[in-house]
Amino acid sequence: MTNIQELAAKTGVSVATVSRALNGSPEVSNATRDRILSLAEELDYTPSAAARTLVSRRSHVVGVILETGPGHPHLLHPFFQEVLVGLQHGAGARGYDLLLFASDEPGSGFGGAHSYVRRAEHHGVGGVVVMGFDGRHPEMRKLVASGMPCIAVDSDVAGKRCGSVTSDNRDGAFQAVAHLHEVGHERIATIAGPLGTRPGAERLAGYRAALEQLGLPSPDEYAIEGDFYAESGYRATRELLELAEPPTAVFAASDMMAAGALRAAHELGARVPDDLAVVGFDDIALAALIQPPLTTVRQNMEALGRAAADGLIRMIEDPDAPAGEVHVPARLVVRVSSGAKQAPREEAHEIAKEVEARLGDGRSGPSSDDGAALVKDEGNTEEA
Amino acid sequence: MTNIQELAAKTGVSVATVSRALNGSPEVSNATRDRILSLAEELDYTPSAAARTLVSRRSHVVGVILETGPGHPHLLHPFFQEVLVGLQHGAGARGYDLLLFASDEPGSGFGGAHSYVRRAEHHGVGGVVVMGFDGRHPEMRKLVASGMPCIAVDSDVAGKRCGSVTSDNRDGAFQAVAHLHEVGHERIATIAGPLGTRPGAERLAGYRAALEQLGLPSPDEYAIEGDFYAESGYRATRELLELAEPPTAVFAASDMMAAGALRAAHELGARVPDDLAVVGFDDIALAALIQPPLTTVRQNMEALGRAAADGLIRMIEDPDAPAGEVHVPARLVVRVSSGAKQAPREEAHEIAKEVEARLGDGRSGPSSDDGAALVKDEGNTEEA
DNA sequence: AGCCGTTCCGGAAACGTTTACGGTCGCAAT
DNA sequence: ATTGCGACCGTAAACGTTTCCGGAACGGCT
Repeated sequence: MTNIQELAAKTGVSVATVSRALNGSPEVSNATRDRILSLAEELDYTPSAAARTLVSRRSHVVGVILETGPGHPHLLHPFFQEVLVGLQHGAGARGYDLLLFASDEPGSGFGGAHSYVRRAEHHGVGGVVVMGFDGRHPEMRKLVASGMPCIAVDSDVAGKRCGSVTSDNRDGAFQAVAHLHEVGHERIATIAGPLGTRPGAERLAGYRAALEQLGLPSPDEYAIEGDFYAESGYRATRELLELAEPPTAVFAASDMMAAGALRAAHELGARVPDDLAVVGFDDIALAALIQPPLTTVRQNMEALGRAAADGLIRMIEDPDAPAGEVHVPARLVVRVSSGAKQAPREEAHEIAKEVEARLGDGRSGPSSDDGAALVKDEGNTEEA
Repeated sequence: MTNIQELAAKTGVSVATVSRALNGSPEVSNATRDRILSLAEELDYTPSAAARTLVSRRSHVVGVILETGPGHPHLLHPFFQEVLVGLQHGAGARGYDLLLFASDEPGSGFGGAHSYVRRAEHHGVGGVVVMGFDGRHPEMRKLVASGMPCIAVDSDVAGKRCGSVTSDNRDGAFQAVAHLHEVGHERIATIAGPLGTRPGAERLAGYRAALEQLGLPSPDEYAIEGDFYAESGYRATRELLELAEPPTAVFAASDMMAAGALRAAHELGARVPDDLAVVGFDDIALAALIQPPLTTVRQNMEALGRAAADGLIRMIEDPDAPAGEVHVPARLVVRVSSGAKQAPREEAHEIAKEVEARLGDGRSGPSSDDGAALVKDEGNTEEA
C-alpha cells in the first residue's frame, strides 16, 4: 500500500505538503499540488482511514443501530430496509460510510456485551442513527445521556443531541380520511396502531382531525386500537361490521391491519370496496398485490433515511447544531380498495415512472425476484 | 476519553503492560492483570479502533457491498435484507462489525467515484461480502483480481480469494418437483429463471434431474425461461395451459413468477391447485398471503448471511484458507397451492414455533407492521 | 559462586496521518 | 536599506495502540 511518505519522497516535498495538497489546502502552489495529485492518482494512493481518524478524531463514518435479536423482528420489515437505502445515499453523498453495529465483544478481556455508546466511541463514529428502538429502552437512555449526536427514525426518543425523523403521520392519516370522504363516505372508522407508539398516536390524531374538519360523525366505537398486525385488523373489522350502524369505510393505520380487514370483510360477505372501503398505511410491497389492490398512504422511506443522514451529519459537523425533528411527507396512493372511480391520470403515470426507476436493468439481476418491492401494480389490470 | 496511558499511570505500570493485560497475554502476572482490568472497567475504558487498526493492520470490520443506485433495485428485495441480518449475527459472533460502503468520495481532491477495492483498503477492512452483483461486472473483476478476500452471495463470481455462498438451488428445485410428484402429478412443467444467472441455471438443473430420476416425461415445451418477475410467469403459464397436452403442475423458479402463474390460471379458469398445482421458490413474505397460499421452497437467508460471514472471516484470519463454495440447504414449505392433502403435523408445528421466534415481543414494536415477514399463514384458515 | 531459564515488565519504535509552528523567500512599501 | 507581509514549504509533535527487544529479579542447577 502506498502511503503519504512515498508520495513525499517521489515528488521531492515533505509529507506535510503532500497532506495539504491532498486536502485542498490553499497553502500549496498550484504547480506542486498538480504534481502531487497526479502522482497520487497514478500510484492509486488511498489514505488510511485509521490514521486519519486517529489524529483528526473524526471518522467519516456514522453508526447504525438496529436491534435484530430474538424479540426484535423489526429489522425484517421492509420499512427499515428501505430506510437503510436512504441512509446509504444520504450519507454517501456527504462522504460518509455506514457502520452496522453487530459485534457484542469488540476487543476481549472485558466481560459482557458492550453498550452501543461504547461501541460507537470505540469506532470513533461521530454519531448514530437508531431504528427499531423506542425511547424507553435503557440503551437509548444511555445514548441520549451520553451526548453523542443521534437521530431516531420513526420513534420518539429525543434529547439535546438527539433528533428524530418520521413520516408526517398526521397528515398522511388526514389525507386518507379526506380521500374516503371525497369518494362519498360519511361513516368512516379507524383501526389505530398502538397508542403508546408515536406513529400509532399520530395517525389517530390525523384521523380525528380530518373527521372534525370535514364535519363527520366520530362515535367512539369507530376507533379501535390494534397492534399494527394483521390479526388485530381482522378482529377490529369484525367488531365494526357488527355495529348497529356499521361504517362504510375504514382507515387502517398499517397495511397489515388493512389486509386483516379485507379478510374479515370477505368472511362477512362485505364486498370491498363496494360495501366497505379500506385504506391502509405504509405501502408495503404486499399492498399492490393483494385482492383488491390496497389504497394506502405511502411512506417515503428512502427520504426518511436521507433526512436522517442529513440531520445527523449536520449535527456531527456543527457541534452546536440543534437536534431537530423532521417530518417527511407521506402521500396517498390510490388503488382499488377505496373505491375511487378511477385513478387520476397523472397518478398512473407517476407510478409507471417510479416502477421504471426502481426496476432499471433489473433483467440482468442476480437472482430471485425483486418484484415484491416494485410490482407493476398487477392488480390494476383487474379494472380492464 | 480515557486511554491506555491513563490506565498505565493510574496502575503504576507501563503502557506495554497494560496493552498486554488487555489482550490477555500470558506475560503478565495475575495480580497486575486484575488490577488493570478492574480499573479499565471502572473508568469505562474503550480502546481506540483507529489506533489499533493503524498498527495491527486488521480492523475487525468486514465490508459489505451492495449496489443500490438506479438500475439496482436488488437491495430492495427482502432477500438481501434477511441476508444482511444473517451477516450481522455471523460477524457479530466473531467480534466483527459491518461497514456498508456508501460514500463515493471519501477524502477529497481526487476525482470520480472510488472503486470498491480502494474503499475497502482505505478502511482497512480485511475482506468484503458482495451482494447483488454478477461476476461480469467490472468492479467485481477488479475485486477478485485485487486478491482481497471476498464472498459473493447468490452469485457466480469466483476466484482465488473469492468464495461464494448460495442456497442449494438444485436440491430445492428437486424437492419441489418430488413433492409435486408425490401428490400425484406426472406432467410437471417449469418456469425457469434466466439461464444466464446462477440460480436460474441451477434450479432448472434440479428440475431436470428430478424428472429424470422419477421417470417423468420432460418435453421441451414444458420448460420456459422467465426472468424471475411476475409478468414472465404470467405469460409462461398462458403458454403452458394452451399446449395440446398441458401440464397439471408447474414449478416456478421464483415466487413472483409463481404469483404470475396464479393470475394466469385464474384468468384461464384453471383452479389452483385442483386444475393446476403451483410451487414457487424463495418464500418471500407475499407467498403466504396470496390466494391460494403458495407452496414454495424457502431459502434460509439468515443462514446464507451467517455462512458468508463465517467464510469470509475464516479467510481473513487465515491468509491461506481456501475460498470455498458453500451451499445452504433450502426446504420445502407446503401450503395450499400445490394441492397437498394436508400439511403434515410437524410442519405446522414448526411454522408456529418459527413465527413465535420471529415475532417475539413484537407488540412493543415501534411502528408499522412487521407482519409482512412473519405472517401466521393466515391463508391456511381457508381450509377450516 | 557461577550459570541458565523463567517470569515479569519497561523502553521505544512503528503505524500513517494532521497540524501548529517556524522558516525562507521575493517583493512592495516605507 | 530596512521593514513587513504574503506565499509557500519543512520540522516535528501528536494521536493511541501493538510489539520487538532487552533487562531485572529470582530460583534452581552444576
